[in-house]
Amino acid sequence: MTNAPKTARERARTEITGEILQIARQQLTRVGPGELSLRAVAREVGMVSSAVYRYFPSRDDLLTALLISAYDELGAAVEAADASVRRRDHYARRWLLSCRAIRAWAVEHRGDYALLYGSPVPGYAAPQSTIPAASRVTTVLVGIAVEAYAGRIDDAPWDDAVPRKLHRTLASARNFAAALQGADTDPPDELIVRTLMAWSTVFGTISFELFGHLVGAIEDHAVYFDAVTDRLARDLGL
Amino acid sequence: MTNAPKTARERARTEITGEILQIARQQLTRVGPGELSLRAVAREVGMVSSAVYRYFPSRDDLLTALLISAYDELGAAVEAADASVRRRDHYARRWLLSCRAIRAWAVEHRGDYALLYGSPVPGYAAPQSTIPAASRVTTVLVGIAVEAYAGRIDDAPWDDAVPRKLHRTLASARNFAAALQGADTDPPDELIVRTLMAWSTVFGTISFELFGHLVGAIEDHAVYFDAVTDRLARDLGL
DNA sequence: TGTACATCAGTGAACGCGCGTTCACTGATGTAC
DNA sequence: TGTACATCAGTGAACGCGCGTTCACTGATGTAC
Repeated sequence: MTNAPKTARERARTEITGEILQIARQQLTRVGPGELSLRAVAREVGMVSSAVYRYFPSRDDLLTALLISAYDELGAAVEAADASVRRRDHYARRWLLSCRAIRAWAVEHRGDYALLYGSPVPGYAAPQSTIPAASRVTTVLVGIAVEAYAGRIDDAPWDDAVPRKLHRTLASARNFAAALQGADTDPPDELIVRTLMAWSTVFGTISFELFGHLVGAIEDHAVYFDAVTDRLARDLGL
Repeated sequence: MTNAPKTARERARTEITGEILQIARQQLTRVGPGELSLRAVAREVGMVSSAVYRYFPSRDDLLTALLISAYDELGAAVEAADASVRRRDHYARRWLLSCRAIRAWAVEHRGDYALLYGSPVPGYAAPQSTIPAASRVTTVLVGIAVEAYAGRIDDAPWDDAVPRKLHRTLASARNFAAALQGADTDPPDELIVRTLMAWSTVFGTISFELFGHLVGAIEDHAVYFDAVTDRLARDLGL
């Protein structure tokens, strides 16, 4: 949007805005988003609580900025992981590294992860402005599946006989995938369902790990997670 | 545990305990578990806030009771759905109905679902006493997969060549499944992984729906959910 | 380059609020004789 | 069946606390001439 800041004031402003966000995100490790306290953040930044209102007009705006900032960080990490694979047609490898990047970020930023993918904050509805940042991860994952399909369109394993009701309810998802593919024909419904499933499984597995539902079932979460993504890649025909 | 209450006092006690729990669970629809307020619950029950301490020694104990009560309700619903299938060898049908029961309960009890499967409450660690209630759903789902395997052990599609690391990390899960199966041989690792995955996918899908991550992607959540469980059943060899 | 004014970051006090938990109490219910 | 005492549910006041937000203010930074 705006270019590099010029005046000292502007430089200070962006710096302190970032500092507030950073400390707020630290607090989210110790406290749920619903209990996030403006006063506590201000205290830790070293300013009086009312001063925060110079940067965020309300607690909800701070929450929105936090969402965007966290989504963007996660999105960037996953994009980097995907891009790190040299040969673009190594779909399974791209999938594995991207999924690992999601989990690594989640484990490193539990508070942020809970903010993004845990229970919604009661009384707070995320505004439209969070959508672009939120879509970045999805775009990478769906992109891999769809590119792989486009690359092997001849011997794709997808039987496209899907009930009409299901076909209809997938419309938006299909459009999203088609836009990423850039081909003339829509990606098959079966691929769409399988991609949505894989996406849900990745986040379901991470949520189960971080929210404590695998305690007493799985020892080494990294090993198990790799096994999961591996099978998902196979299910997606990567 | 204890039998039917006798004295008027005892009857009143269990009744009011239930009322407190019920109203607390209602509150969880409007407010996250971290913000659950003892005083607000007391107000709605129609008693003074300190009176609640006759029933629950602290807010955390109330939370624990809520967890158990919700887990038990969900568990009972899923057990009933599974039991409603007459022919015990209709594994795919049992799976579908059980999964539907989970989703139906979750949609009907969003607050409770977020309590059980959403972000953990910061500063609160669920005690051991919640485990039996929490295990009921898992027991049903794993039970179906494992019984199906035991019934078709000859032509089971499971290739058991799994890396040693993975084999080791699945130990507890394998024991859990083996106990349900009641056979001499352990269930194969591939079945264990696939069952854990399916379990995570079911809850991942429901969480995505209820926490707003499928907005703009899926229209009819029930139709989509059925499609997911259908494919999971196939993946499990049901 | 120097001055006059405008902008804006941060202060500190104040508002009204709801929270969890404690405590001494009242009065109803239950129990032992 | 009747009485004396013990148990316990519920009251109401009080504790110390942290919260989000507002407001008039001070003093530093930026801008126009």
